[in-house]
This record gives sequence, C-alpha cells and structure tokens, in this order.
Amino acid sequence: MDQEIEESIQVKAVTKDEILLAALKLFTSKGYFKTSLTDIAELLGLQNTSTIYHHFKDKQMMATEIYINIFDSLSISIDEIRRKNQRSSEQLKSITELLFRLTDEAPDVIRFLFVLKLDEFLPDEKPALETAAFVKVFKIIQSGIRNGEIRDIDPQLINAYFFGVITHTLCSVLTGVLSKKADAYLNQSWSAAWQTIAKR
Amino acid sequence: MDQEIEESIQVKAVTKDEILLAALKLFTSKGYFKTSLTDIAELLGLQNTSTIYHHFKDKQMMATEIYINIFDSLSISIDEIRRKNQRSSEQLKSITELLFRLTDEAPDVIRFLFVLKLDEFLPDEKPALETAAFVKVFKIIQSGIRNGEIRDIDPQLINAYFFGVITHTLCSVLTGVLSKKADAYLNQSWSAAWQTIAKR
DNA sequence: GTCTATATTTTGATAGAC
DNA sequence: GTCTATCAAAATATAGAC
Repeated sequence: MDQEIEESIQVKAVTKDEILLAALKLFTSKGYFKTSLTDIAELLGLQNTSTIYHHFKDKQMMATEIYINIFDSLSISIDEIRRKNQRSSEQLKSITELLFRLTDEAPDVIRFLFVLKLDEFLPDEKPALETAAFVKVFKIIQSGIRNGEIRDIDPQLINAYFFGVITHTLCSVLTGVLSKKADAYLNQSWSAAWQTIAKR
Repeated sequence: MDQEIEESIQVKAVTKDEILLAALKLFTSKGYFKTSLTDIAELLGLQNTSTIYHHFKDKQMMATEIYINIFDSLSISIDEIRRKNQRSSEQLKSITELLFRLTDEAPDVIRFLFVLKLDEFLPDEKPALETAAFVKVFKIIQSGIRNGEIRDIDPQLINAYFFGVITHTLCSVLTGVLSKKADAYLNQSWSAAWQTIAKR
C-alpha cells in the first residue's frame, strides 16, 4: 500500500521501450557514433547512464534491439500485404504506400532503414537485404518476373531501380529538399518506380 | 650532396596525397568514426600519428580536404561535359557514364560520394546537393524541363528519380549484390533512369 | 530503477628530440 | 618528416548504496 502511494507520487519510471525510442531518435538525427549514452540519458531526463545499463548489456545491444524491432515489424507488415494482395504490382504498391506512410508518421523508422549505414555499427547483424523482410520483397519480384508482370532482368537490378526511386524520394522528403509530406509524392513516385521495372 | 645520398637511401617519405588516399580508403571501408588516426598511420607504415598531424590540423580537416578534392574534381568534369554536349539528355548520359566509370576505376570516390553520410562527420560543409557540382546538375535538369526534354515536375523529384536509379545501382555494384562491373549495367540503368524523367 | 562514484580504455592531439 | 613520450578529454562500463 505504501508502495502504491509512493508510485503514484514519484515520477514515472523510464521503461525499456522509452529508452529504445530515445536512442532511435538520437541515432537517426546525430548518428550512432556521435550519440553518447549520456546524450540518451539526458533526453530521458536521467542524471546518468546507469538506468540504461540496467536494461541493456551495452550500447550495441540497444542498436541491435532497435534493428530487430524494426525489421521484424516490417516483415510482419509485408506478410499481411502479401496475404491481402494477389499480383506483384499490388503487393509492391502496398509496400510503397506503407513506406510513404511511415515516412510521415514515423520518420525515424525510415531514417533507420534507409539513411543510416547499419553495417557500420551493427557489423554482426545480417545486412538489410538478407533480412526476412527484404527476402520477401525479393520473392515478390521473382514471382512478378515469372508471371510476366515485371521485366525479366536480374532481380537485384529490379530491386535497385524500384527502390532507388522510392528511397531516394523518401530521403529527399526527410532532408526537406522536397517540401511537402511524403504522401503528396506517393502516386507519381509509385508510377515512376513501377515504370522502370514493368514489362511494357 | 650528403643529403642527396641520404634521400636516395632512405625510404620514401609519405606525402600529403598518400595520407589522403589512405584516409579515403579507410573512411569508405570502415566509416569515418571507426577509423582512428592510428589506423591511417599503420596503413601508411608509420609508427605513430605525428606525421599526419604534420600535414593536417586535425582529423576533420583531413576529411574536409578529401571532400573538397572530390567535389571540385567532379565539378570540373561536369563543366567539361556541359561544354561538349548540347542537350540535357546527352549531358546526363555523360554524367552517368562518368559515375559508372568511376565506380569501376575509383570505387572509393563513389563510396565517398554516395555511400557515406557526409553530414555526420562534416557538419560544417555544404550538403552535397548545394555543392557546385550538384548545382550544375540541377541546372541541367531545369534547362531540360524548359526545352521540353524532361517532364515538368519539381526538379528535386526529377533528381530523386534519376539519381535514385543510378546511385542505387552503383551501390549494389559496390556492395557486390550485383556481381558484374558497373560498366555492364550502364546502358540499361541509363535507360531506366532516363525513362523516369523523360517527357514521353 | 535511479543515484554517486569510479575504473578502464581509446583516441585525438601536442611538445620536443633527431 | 618521423620518432618518443605524454596529455587531456570523452565515452563506455561497473560497483554498490538507496
């Protein structure tokens, strides 16, 4: 009972997820190596880094957990998209919509995915392209090639063309050189990206 | 005379350019923050970092000089290209050829340009897009829009589409997910990139 | 979970001899 | 230009009290 009262009075404790969110925010704005654990602690209103070490073994493990969270959730979203859509073009369109929506609603996630150089600070994790999420994208492309929706060239080239257009557009939005919300560019960017890989 | 003999016997001294080349190599392979001055000294066969400080004020100035060298030389190349070619399409094609050639012949330069996050370790320099070289590219695009070669949409979108395809392809070559030399993909990538921005 | 205090290590950087 | 020696600062990480 005493404890309950104490809890209701004292400032809410910092949770693991809050730490991860603060870390994501700083990693994507300042970069992994330029954000110190002290920076993260400060952003959370903590006096020092001890609370962080209470939750995570070390700095790299924080980055690893962020990495896993983001790629897992992306993989799940892609599963849903594949279940709900038949054609490769529909699946890729839905993935494009997802990425543009995330750019407006959770820009840090897209920065983590497409702006950061993950292999620089996560040398022990799979490169993004070997991740479950991207392997599924790759399967969508291969299936699109087989059924004649997509041009029959090296799937990695297809990947480079399509996601080159998409990610470059999103990065331009994130850096502000494109001034509107990502959503404003969704349809024309999709058309441009699809055009590079569609069987004419 | 004594000195001449001494010079001819002793191991060749390390020049400023050699230091910059070693730094470029390590920055582009390990990343700026993960390469220490000791790493660079070692690669040059030096026992310590003093020789480096003899040539450069600090680590950032090394990066700055690399940055200036690369962007200046790129700017000069683009000047030449604009002089020799009339149409925007020809100019962009030549720039594309230049970038693909550099990917095979000087991959570290392309890594520096398109893979590294320059603003992370060069916060005081202009972002790449405001650089003389890229401003000229931008002018080529604007002129192409005016004379009807290129679709009349936001030039920054044109930029994202065209260079999205080009740089994503080059990065795929540099990481090895595309297994041939960049040159092998030049023509089809140019077509795909141009197709996204050409007035049909 | 949060604090104080402290240990450890690395790296950037300087001084001065040769 | 290169070496030895050394410093100072910063950041990661740990121990232990509350």
